Amino acid sequence: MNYWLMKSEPNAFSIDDLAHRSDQTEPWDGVRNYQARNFMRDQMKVGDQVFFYHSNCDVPGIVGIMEVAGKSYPDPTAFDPHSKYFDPKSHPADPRWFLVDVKYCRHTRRIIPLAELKEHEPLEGMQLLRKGNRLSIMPVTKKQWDYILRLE
DNA sequence: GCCAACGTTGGC
DNA sequence: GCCAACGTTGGC
Repeated sequence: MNYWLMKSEPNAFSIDDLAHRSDQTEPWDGVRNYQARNFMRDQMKVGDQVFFYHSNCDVPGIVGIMEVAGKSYPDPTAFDPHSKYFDPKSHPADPRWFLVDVKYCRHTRRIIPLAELKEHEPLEGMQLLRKGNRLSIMPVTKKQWDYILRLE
C-alpha cells in the first residue's frame, strides 16, 4: 500500500466535483509532467490512498481522501485535438502520457491548510513543503500520512 | 551539450 | 498582481 498527494485547482476540479461524479470516480487527466506521469504509470496501485490537495486558491491545503481505482492507462486527452491537453507528440501506438482513475473516499473533517502543515516539525522534508515545489503528484510516507490524519 | 528565453505553477 | 522556482524549447 502506497500513499500519495495529488493537487488540483478547485476552480478547475475540486473535491466536491469528485464526490458528485456518479461513480465518485474520475480519470486524473491532463498531467503533462514526466515525474508525475511516472508515479501514475509505474507506481500507483489499485487501493493506494491519496490526499486530495487544493492549490491556487484562498486556503491551499488537504481537503479529502481518495483512492486509486484502477491500473494506469494512456491519457486519451493527449490524442484529442479538441482537448486543451492535446499533445501531437503523443501517439496511440506509443503514448506519452498516462493517468489513473481515482475514487472519492471522504472529505477530511476540515481543511488542513498548507500553512499549518509547515508548522509541524515531523513533516519537515515532505516534498509538498519544499520551497518552489511545483510537482502535482507526489509520494507521501506512511509516517507522514498517519501524522497528518491526526491533525484532522 | 550548453544555456538563454520563455511559459507555467502556485504561494503570497 | 507579483514573482521565485523550475521545466521545456530551440539556437548554436
